[in-house]
Amino acid sequence: MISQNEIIHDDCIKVLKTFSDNSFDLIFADPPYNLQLPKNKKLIRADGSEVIPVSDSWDKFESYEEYDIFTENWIKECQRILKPTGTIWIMGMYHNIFRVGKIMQDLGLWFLNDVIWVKIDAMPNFNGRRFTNNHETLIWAVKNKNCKNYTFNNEFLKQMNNGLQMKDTDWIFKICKGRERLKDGNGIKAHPTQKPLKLIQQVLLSASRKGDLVLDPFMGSGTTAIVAKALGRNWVGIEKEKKYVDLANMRIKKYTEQAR
Amino acid sequence: MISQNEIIHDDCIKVLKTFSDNSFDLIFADPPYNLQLPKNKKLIRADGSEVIPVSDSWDKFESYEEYDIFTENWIKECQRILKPTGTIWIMGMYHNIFRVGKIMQDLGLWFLNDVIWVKIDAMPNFNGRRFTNNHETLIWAVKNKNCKNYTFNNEFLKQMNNGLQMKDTDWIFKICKGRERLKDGNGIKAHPTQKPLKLIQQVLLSASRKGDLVLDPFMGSGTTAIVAKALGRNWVGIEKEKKYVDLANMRIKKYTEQAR
DNA sequence: GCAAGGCATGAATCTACAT
DNA sequence: GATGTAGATTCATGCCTTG
Repeated sequence: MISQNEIIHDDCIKVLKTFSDNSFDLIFADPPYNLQLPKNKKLIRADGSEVIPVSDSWDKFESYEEYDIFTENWIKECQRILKPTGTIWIMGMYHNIFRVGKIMQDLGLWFLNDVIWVKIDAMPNFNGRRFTNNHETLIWAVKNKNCKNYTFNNEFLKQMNNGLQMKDTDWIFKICKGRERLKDGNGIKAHPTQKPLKLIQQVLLSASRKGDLVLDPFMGSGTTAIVAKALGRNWVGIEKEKKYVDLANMRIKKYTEQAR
Repeated sequence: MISQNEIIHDDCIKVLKTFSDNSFDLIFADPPYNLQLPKNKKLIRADGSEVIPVSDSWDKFESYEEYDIFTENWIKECQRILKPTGTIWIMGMYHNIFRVGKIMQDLGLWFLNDVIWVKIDAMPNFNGRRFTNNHETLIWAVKNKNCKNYTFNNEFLKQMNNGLQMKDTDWIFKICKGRERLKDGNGIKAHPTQKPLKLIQQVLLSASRKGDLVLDPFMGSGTTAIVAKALGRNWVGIEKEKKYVDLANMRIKKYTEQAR
């Protein structure tokens, strides 16, 4: 029996392995994506010469291979513990989402959509050498190709969208700023990638029901827990870093007191 | 010497191998998406009419592996023949773009943006079991991590965008329908996936200059050639299917006559 | 000639259930 | 699993016909 509505403070993959097959109705994951160039790949100049990295910090960076192994391991476990009627959502940006998506497909997860979170208030690109990064991608998938009767609250979504079917590009939300953004004692953001409540809310409203069990393997600041609680879903969170476990627990406690 | 402003009728990879290193200023590619349509299932509209799917043989692959091998081979050649100051654009949807993206990264191509073409007029999801597919993704990349002085017409783009820096989500264009869409003798679409002129125009205006040499390895209906010609870029197209070579040549000829 | 309304159509991994 | 069948489901646009 999985103990619900708690954050488990431990390594993600280790914890996932303890859960039974087909246990969760919805999995929402916002995995890390601190990627750099792979160590083992050579960088070749136009004239054919090899680029030798100058910095010693080179080796400190993760390689693509390491990232892929980590990614495959945690997603494989998520696939195993996802109910056939459940769905999994995985978020990312261009640094990592393509690797994540291919690994998902290779594991047999079956894509329903790739949803674009269009950000409001995103930071501009200062040096004017690229387009402003103004979105993140959410891949929405079922356990395998044959899973058909997954939860999708079409009627509800239509009502929320002036009677029209919602599109994969209709996800327009502000980034998490201002009062919603958690700060530490010095007024600095307490978590680097805190997600807006409305984004997670849209996920749970789209693809879960009251009483469903929701898993977030990378709990971070606890946004998924807050939203799940508010919407009457049960939840389980996993978080490796003690300081974020504490942060999220504080936040959940505060929310619970306010909600009384 | 590459013979310019012509379509080469042959296998893509075979032709790419004949080009010299560092030859092209911009490569735009709209490769097969490997759509996996349900077997023997028809998609019927409420009025009884049938949706004509993309069922051409060029989009059929035996497996993900086969698709990956094909993909790696043509992208590897494109990387080789791309100038260090050039950029490559590759389009796709959720069926294929994640595989394409991972393969690009593994080859050492360095991402600048993933741009979202938000479609106007896309087909709804008939069964109400998913979100409407309303976008395609364009990955924009340089030859490798060290390529810095690639062409990006930031000032021009800002002028086109009311003085604001253009975002990766500002690409909102109609799909290719109506008069722009090429038809065969029976009034049926002549190419299953003809792209809108304005989309390709945006690509060339963003990342190329007059006189640049542009390559499209999957020429199809010839949209890239038309736009390149209109904008004063030189171009090379590759197309495997004779009927599309003829279609595109007809279109280019007609355009040239009109432009006189 | 003009306005109103009908009709065609778009890269689609578009269902649920019984046998 | 694979196959067959009943049944539920969808939106904007542009072109063309009709009045």
